[in-house]
Amino acid sequence: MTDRKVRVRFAPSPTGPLHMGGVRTALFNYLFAKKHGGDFLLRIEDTDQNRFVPGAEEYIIESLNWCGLQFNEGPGIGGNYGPYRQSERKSLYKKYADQLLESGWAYYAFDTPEELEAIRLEAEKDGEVFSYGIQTRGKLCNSLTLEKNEVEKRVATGENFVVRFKMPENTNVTENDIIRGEVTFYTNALDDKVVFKANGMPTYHLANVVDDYLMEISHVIRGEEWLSSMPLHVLLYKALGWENTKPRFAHLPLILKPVGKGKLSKRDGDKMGFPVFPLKWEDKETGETFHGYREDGYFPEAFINLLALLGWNPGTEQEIFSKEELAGIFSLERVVKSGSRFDPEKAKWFNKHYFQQKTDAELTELFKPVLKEKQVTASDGKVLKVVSEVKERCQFVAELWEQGSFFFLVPESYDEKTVQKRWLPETPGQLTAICGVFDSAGNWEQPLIKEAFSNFMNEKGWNFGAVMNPLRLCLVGGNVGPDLFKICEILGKEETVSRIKTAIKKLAEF
RNA sequence: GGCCCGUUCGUCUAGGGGUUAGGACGCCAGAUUUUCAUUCUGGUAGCAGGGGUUCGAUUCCCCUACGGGCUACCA
Repeated sequence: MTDRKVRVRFAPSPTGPLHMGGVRTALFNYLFAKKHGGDFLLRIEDTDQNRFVPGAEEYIIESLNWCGLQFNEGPGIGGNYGPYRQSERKSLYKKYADQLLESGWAYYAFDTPEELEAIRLEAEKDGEVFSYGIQTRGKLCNSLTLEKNEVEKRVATGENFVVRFKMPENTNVTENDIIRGEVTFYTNALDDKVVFKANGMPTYHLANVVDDYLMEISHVIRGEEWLSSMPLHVLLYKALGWENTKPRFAHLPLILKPVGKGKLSKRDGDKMGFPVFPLKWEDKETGETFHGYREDGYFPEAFINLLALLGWNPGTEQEIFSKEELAGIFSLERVVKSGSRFDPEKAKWFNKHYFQQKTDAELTELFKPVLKEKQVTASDGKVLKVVSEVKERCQFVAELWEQGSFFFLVPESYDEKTVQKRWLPETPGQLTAICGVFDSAGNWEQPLIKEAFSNFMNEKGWNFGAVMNPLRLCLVGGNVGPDLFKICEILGKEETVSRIKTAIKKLAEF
């Protein structure tokens, strides 16, 4: 089985937007496939039409594309094992349910959902939990308890029935999970899961096993929430006679909330100010919108990098990886067993790294749309200079504006604290004198401006800090920003002098 | 409740019978920057608890606690 071609699948259900845990599952599948020269497929598990959400499948595909997790087979692109939507494979499953029925691995059950619900409620009253299985199936309405011809009659007359897997008694099911090692389940504690529903659709369990078999999946890499159904799936392979091509299983740890209890959920993001979805998502029913990494300014390479390190590590101290690098060294054996809390701060750090990695020209291109949105017009040359000056203090493209808007906009107000501290009675006079120095300056370049300024200051014997701080205030509106003379240079001589004069005028009114 | 999985700094993690328990994020401090930020340097902080096994357990075993998942004609 080890010499089988590696074929893995990401099999989401289109019940809403894919969240970052799902993206990580897709990523690990993708990396595993790439590492072993295998195939990575996308399969849409839409056996429950009640939970179908329009747009969800498109969202999943767009998310995968944004992350660069290209699949080799799947909806839209096809492949030799299609179709890749379970709803389009509906006709395939019945014969396998029948096969289970014939071989005695499954039975018909006629209990209605209402009847079962009533039994459940009754059990609950006694502080017990009802389970349709070994202990109870003999007392319920199914082909195990009914006369044979009664069963045939019910099936023939089209009475609603369901097919349940007949869990074998007193059996230990042991399976070697790649991440967790040997895991053993005792069948008496398991229930008889429905494998085929009354509406003619298989449940997840049957569809999943049948499709993995038919699509020649070699490794099932999925979230830990599926670990409990591993024995059912293992038994299904056995019952269907597919043990020889049974895939290996790997159950990934879950991603947990940054604080508090439980796994990361839809709403955690907005509460704490970070996205839990790759892309922005609008819930058509409630009108709620959820943030996406893409729209929040994260680079896909950063997103992939942070996801990869959440629950996996290379065993070295390296933390920055490209997708290609990851594909070269990824291994399921190095996936951790415990759930990981997601840390939004570290996510920002990753983005900062990739942000700093970009060239000034690249960032300029990314910044231009922001400028346009702010209705600012400026030459590419100036934008490039601004980017070059402020990039080192940013983590996101949007921050270029926060850090550099004063290059394009005259300050509307002046930071009060700085005014109080730095705007002294002699300040206007000194700054007026500096304007004179600037006016007569020759080449308007940072070193020369600084030189002219310094010479004048020394001549006058003025304190540098006492003049530079108010000067910065005039140009920026506060006490932040890059090198003061670089700001002067980028602003240009006229604009610099003009801003100083404007500030003197405005602050005199105080 | 039952079954299954897990537990190393606040967080992500390395390690694994004898280590000064390593790194990263965060935080704090110093240096540089006549501003702020960056950058650099340094620091803070951890093996859940109890029993074994052993010359020696953070590492192996058991128990407890805690955390997580599953327990639908959902996936």
